[in-house]
Amino acid sequence: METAGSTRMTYPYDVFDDRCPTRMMLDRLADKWALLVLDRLDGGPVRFNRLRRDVRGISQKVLSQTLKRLERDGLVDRTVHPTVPVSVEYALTPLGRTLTETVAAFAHWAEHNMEAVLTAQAAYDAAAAG
Amino acid sequence: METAGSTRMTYPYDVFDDRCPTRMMLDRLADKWALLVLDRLDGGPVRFNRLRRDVRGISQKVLSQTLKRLERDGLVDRTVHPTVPVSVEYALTPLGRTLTETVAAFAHWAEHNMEAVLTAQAAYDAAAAG
DNA sequence: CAGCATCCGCTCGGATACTG
DNA sequence: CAGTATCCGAGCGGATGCTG
Repeated sequence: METAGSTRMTYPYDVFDDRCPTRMMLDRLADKWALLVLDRLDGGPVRFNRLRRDVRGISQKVLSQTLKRLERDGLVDRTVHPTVPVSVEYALTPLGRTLTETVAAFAHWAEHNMEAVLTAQAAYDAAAAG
Repeated sequence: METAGSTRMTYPYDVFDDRCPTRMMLDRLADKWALLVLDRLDGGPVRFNRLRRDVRGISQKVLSQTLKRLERDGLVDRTVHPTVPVSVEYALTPLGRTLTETVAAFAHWAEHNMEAVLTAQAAYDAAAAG
């Protein structure tokens, strides 16, 4: 409970305020790749190339960037195993684990309501055309 | 019903497959502005300029685009009131309402765990610098 | 009030090549 | 295997001006 350094008092965080740090956080989480990686890590530690293969469509560069950001944010833990060749495991931190339930909820929502969305899109497009 | 790990093969849809429609859906939802708009609409119907003011930092163009996409996806309903001048209300559809709980969970997570994230970032940066 | 049209900078992200 | 480095095209999104 240090008061020195970054003195942010019991200041009410608000995502609707564009100057609030939570807005930046939302920007980070509102990322397709980050969500997929977090969701994939929910099953347990995963190695880099395995992650690359499982999250289909992600490039090596973007996966690397995404993991680095998640690690910096304290959501993901990076462990290097000194084997030959080196293997690196990525896992959720306790903090990251507090988030995956919400992330999974998103993925499940998409999977469960895809039909309804596709139907709505078709209806919208038909109305616009006719 | 596999025993090891969490399996999710109940539905044909799979967000990890880049050719699956849900991937497109995730891409839509994984948008800062869309999430904020949906969260704001959770309180009830809101007019355009009110939305523009409340979701701080959003531009008129982006708000317009976002609302149109959400409407097309069947998540938001657009109602024009023939007053002078015209007023337009945006509200969640029943489908959209099934999503807001998850969206709100995201916002709340950010607001509750911001301190931890900022601390993690500071530690990461300090380690990188030293 | 609630938009659309246009210009354009800037970042995201894909492709490719190389390293420990 | 697990990355880093670089190039570069596409598009997101901000600023501005105009309309019913």
